[in-house]
Amino acid sequence: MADTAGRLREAAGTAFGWDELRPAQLRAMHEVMAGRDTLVVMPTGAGKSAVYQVPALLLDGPTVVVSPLLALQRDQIAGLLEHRAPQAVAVNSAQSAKETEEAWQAVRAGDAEYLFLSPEQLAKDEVLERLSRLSPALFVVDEAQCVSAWGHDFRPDYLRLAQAVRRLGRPPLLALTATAAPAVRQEIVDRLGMQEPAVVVAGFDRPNIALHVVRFQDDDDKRRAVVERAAGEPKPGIVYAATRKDTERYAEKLAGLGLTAAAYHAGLRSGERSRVHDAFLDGTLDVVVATSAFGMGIDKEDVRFVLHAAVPGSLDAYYQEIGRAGRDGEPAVAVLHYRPEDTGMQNFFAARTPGRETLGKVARRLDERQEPVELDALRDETGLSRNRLTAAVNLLEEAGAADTDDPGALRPAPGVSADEAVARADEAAQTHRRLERTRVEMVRAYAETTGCRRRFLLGYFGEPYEAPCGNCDVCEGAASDAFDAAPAADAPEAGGTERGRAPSPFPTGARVRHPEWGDGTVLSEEDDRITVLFDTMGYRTLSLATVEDRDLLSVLEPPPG
DNA sequence: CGGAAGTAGAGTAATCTACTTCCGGTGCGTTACT
Repeated sequence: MADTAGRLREAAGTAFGWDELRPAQLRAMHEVMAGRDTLVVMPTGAGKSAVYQVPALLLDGPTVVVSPLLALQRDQIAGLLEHRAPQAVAVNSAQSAKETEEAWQAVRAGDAEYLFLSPEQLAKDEVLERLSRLSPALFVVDEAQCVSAWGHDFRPDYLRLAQAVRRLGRPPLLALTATAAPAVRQEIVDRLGMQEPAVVVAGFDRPNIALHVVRFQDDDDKRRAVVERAAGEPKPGIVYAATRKDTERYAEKLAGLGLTAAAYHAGLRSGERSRVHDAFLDGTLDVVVATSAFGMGIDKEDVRFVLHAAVPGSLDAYYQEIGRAGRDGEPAVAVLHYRPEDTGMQNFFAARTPGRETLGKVARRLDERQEPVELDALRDETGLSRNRLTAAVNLLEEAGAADTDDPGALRPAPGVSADEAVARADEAAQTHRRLERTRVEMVRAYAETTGCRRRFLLGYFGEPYEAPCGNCDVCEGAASDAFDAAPAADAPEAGGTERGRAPSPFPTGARVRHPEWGDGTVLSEEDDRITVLFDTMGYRTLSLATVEDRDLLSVLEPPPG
């Protein structure tokens, strides 16, 4: 053990020039060195990448790194190049066939230690075959929240990584993410097929980010407030809007006020995107107004505000986005401009899973064929797009109506008719949609909470927090109310009731059972209610009075630790 | 689900209203064409 620590420290020093490794980094590296599957949840800037970069030097065989964006892969490779670390290469569609061959050759010869790939690459037989011959020593999934956020519809190959890993001879897995609530962590573990993983979670709280929510009835009022706020706050900052059109409208408005502002979204030409990206990083832009396309890989220290002109689709996305503020530790502010109607669009997005018709096409075709089918062939035969087909196949597999054999061909589950397969897969799709909707409801609950916002957010991420934080609009309001009311000698000080409370019968993190909704995990406790994530029903907020009256919840397990 | 844009009807002037339709976010890879 001590020997491993010594070797890790030495490798970190010689190859990267890092004199010290933080305890959480070291803990995670130990698990990786021991060959254990490991999930690391660590804020950006805490040295997450080091957790694979250093052990890779000591392990016998190349390290495969799955990364969602080609731009991120380039950044990572460039970063490694700056050190005296071994070579890093990538295989993807943005490079020439010659470059790709050279990359494979470098890994084969042992010159390159790190190989970066998108999940889509790992869906290709040829890539898997070449890779398995190289016997990778470690399989890393960077930005692992993508498994949960994108795997169900947008980039369904994320849900097929477990099969890729199996076909590579099941090297140890390491999943890295900055933001993941307990439910998302569990989903990452399940979907990647991690076995008895070690979980290393660093603290979530970012006390220097002030948390504010401003509520609006009228859309025009809200728009005006967003512009005024962006104009008034210290720069630089980011404004997140829900649509591409809105990013351009806001950017134009801000430019009209004399600010240097630019819109950023996926509809821009790539040249324009990188221009905005670079200008923001080198400080020549005051404000970027963006859709959710902006941010992954942005590591800028001095972002002073992150405003949301509309609600995001989940608190996971929200926390990730506001986490781009105040990385230097100086005061920063996150303001959610909340209109209940704005959740409509997020609910619309949440409903995008394959329907019965698509599932039926795939299930019937599968049923007609008597032998295992490759996905490529199935795509030609059903006429479905690659993504839709893959998403449908994922659902059929999840529902136990089909499975993939080791050469990578799909076959129907024995004894399951096509109709039965569709019914089961559709059920799985509905469960997923329900869960996505409850995620949107959690954003609503955050916006409407009457308690400390930080406590609510951290509770959602499974981190108990003693309110009040003193740095959110609710806590500040409570403090000024107490002041306004000219406290009498016997008045409790602000927050006094919180601290003096009796311990809840349903503490955060406890496993509970509800007669109708089944088993779940307590996510947060407020004064008079608790929020529970039920395994199949999603998030629910329950009044403590009702729960106690009707004896609705029983505790199955106390919180861990 | 909500908002924007488009259409039809009313009814006689160029607009108003009521209704319908369509759109909305994330990126990889492949391919056809300069």
